[in-house]
Amino acid sequence: MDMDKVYNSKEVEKKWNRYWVENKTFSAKIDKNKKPFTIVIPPANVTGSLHMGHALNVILQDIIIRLKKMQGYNTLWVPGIDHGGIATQNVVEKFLKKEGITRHDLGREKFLEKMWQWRNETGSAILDQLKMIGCGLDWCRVSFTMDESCSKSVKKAFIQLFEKGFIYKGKRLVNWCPRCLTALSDIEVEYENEKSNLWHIKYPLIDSGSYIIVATTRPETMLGDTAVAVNPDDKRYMHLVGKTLKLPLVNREIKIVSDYIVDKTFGTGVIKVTPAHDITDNEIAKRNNLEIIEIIGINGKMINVPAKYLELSVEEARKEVGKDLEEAGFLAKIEDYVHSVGKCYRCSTKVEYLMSEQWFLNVREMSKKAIDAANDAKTVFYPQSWKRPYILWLENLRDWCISRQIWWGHRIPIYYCVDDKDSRKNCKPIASFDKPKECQYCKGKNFMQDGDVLDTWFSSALWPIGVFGWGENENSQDLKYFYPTSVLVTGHEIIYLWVARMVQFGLEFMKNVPYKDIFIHGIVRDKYGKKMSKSLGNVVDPCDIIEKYGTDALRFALAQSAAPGRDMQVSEESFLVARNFANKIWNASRFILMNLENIDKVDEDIKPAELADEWIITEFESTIAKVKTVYDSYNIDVAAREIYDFFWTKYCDWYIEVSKIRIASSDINVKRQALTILVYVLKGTLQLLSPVMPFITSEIWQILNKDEKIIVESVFPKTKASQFLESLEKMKTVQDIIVKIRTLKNEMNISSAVQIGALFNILDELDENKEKTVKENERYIKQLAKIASIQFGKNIERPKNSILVVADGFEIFLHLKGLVDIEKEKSRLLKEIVIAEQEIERTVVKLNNENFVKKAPKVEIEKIQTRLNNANVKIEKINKSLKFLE
RNA sequence: GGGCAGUUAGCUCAGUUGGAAGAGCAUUUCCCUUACAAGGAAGAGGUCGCAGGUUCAAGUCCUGCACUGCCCACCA
Repeated sequence: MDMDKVYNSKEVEKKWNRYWVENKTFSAKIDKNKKPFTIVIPPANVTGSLHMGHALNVILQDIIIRLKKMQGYNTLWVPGIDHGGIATQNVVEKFLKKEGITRHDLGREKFLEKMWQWRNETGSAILDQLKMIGCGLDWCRVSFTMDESCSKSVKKAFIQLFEKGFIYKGKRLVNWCPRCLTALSDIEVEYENEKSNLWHIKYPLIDSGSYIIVATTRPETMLGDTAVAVNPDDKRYMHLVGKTLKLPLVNREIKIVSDYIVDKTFGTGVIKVTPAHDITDNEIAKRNNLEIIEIIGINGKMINVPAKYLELSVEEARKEVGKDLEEAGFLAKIEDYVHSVGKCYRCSTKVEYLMSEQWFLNVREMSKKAIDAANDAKTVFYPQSWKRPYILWLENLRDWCISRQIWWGHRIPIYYCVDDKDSRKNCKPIASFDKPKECQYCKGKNFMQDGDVLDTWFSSALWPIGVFGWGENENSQDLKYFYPTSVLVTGHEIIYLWVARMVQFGLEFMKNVPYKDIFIHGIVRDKYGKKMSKSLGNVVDPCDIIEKYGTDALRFALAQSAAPGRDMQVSEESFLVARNFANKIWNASRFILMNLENIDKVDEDIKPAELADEWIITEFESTIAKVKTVYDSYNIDVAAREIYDFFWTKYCDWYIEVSKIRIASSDINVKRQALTILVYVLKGTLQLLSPVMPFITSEIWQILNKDEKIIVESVFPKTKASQFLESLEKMKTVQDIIVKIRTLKNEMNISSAVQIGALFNILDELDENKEKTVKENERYIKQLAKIASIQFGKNIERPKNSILVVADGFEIFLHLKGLVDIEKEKSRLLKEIVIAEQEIERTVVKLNNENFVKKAPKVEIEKIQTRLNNANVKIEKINKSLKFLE
């Protein structure tokens, strides 16, 4: 078998991607004998193409799915895409704009045709990218939030909520995007700090020469003021409550009212009340029965205002009003001021509050249940620090504005009877799957469907039940078997927008949470810690990384830094490191496979023949245990690092190196025994790593096993207690000697390849076990420290032309061919003495501390005592050597 | 204003129940040794954000503060 010297990711990835899809490796069928493990993918927006955030998100899910599959679960990972409401409509509208047409030119029907056409042409690009990453999704179950099944779920949910009285229509103050021309829910508004001004405006009192000053960031809204409010406890203004003001520029007479919401300490302690365009003001208006005058229209232009301001944009009106106030002498002063401004999360246009008739969902009861679910640990956040923000948000939730004045989306399943022309019969709107046959009030036969569509998040909230066909059959087998799902993997930016709502709907419609665990991962940032964004130009395209370093490298790099809940900084370097790791695995495997060629078969049984065998088995077992634990708690980053460390620094650096002699042995039995363990640990490591790096591990696994099962269907290594715990300590002793000799050779500029003889003087305090260990394993020392011959003895004088290494229990003299550079050796030894003296100082301080000796555990004291003794012995030996040199 | 994270080597980050500060990258020296130079061996580099406290012992536990980032809020 030929393996390239460098791992070629491209061919391997192509091969396995095709294999998994063609063989339906990840397609799941109901199997009552197996426990299900289900994940429903956060559906990517149809407009989206794969970015690093997606890559991280799906890689983590894939790792979990592959792991659980190996652990024997019947795994299902459902793929899908989201129609993406406003965002998607915006994209298509932009294309139309290039052709010089608006959606209104086309009309609803034609426009929707365009939308669907667009969706069908571009909508599955992202799914292909998921395949490229190796995602073990069940490709037979691709869902779309606007397909038949999901649409039925949406209608069903709406009707149920409507009939329960949770959904109602009303004219209320809503967030309005003047560009998208639609209402938005509270969380679809993003706040940003912006430099602005605070205008102090004089409002003159009627029948008096004096005035009252209000401070505002939005002078143009004064045109819609219907009162001025002060705090009822504010001594400065108490006496003015009830008095009348003349509103400048408009000359409307407005009252001064009092309301506890007014903060005495802010600005002048007086606020102008514009009930039609501000939440606080609206509340004040309700409490004080104030008139509501709408002055901003749906396109963000002024209405119901004096002619000179009519049809001005808000910004223009602000300028004009400011200028006019100043000219008329109503402006007291303008201060610089920073405040946060709400913007549309889809187009960043400044959002206005305005009065509008919309559909709302009363969420009080549902959010209460969602809170209980978190408190009762029916859903658990990883990391749990997100539990509190989740609960707080739900506790303070206002009714959800669910209607949108766009066309792309689920049209609200409400029908109005149009036969009751003079409204005498008082026909009420009817919620229905299809157009009703007859009006239950007037027996009319003609209906008109509500023109609005639902917030895209309404259908998203139904995703975990919609994909299993809840809308068609709420008792479907799939739903029974796969719901509730096992874990939701997502970023924290949509905890409120999506996660909390899925929990609410899951509890409402299924009487059960949609998932047990919620795994929140961080955001991928650039190497300076900045968020990746197109405008900053710091976006790293995962496809480029795959092209350059391979998918496994991309996966490992992201997994390795994906600590739950924490943002991560990635740079080229992280992918390079991961790529190098892949190459290391490739070459270690290549080495073993090369040597396997002359062997018919490795043994069935794992029989350790020497110390290193016991040691690597023990280290491997503890790695399995640790990796399993951290995988299960979603600490995938720790698992990745743990495997990396084990494989590279233990398996490759020590075990393969130490095994080379046996591998090269002419005795076929010796060779087979060593390779048996090498293969056993290699295979196990590949399994541990397989969820993270599925391509390279699959490829090597297949070459190793020929006709056995593919690695994703193999059984994840089980944890077991080690029988060779003492091998750890023994190996440490040998390693310590090897490293010390290597260091010395390096310091003395002796090429590491030069073989030299060594004389081990066994010191009196060395215990027998240790002596035995070193003697039994002198081969390791010879081999790895490049020592030609070792002699052991006691009370040996330092030979001429040698240099000294003091290890625990040994004085090691290395024979030099030439003369020892006495000065160099001396200064080296003196340095070592200084280090040993510092050690003595540290330990003596501790041992002289009465409280330490009295209170610290025995083991600890013994440890310190040993350190002290070792340092003393070391100094003694070095001093003797120094004398000898003279 | 409230809340949540974070602060450890030049950079990115680990650090278990408190018991001699760790890795990768970068850097220095040596090595193309028949798995791997995308590699190997070794070195240098740290007042663990600051100030107190608990303890025989604190990067680790407690309190306060500073800085950074994020989330929430009725910032007129």
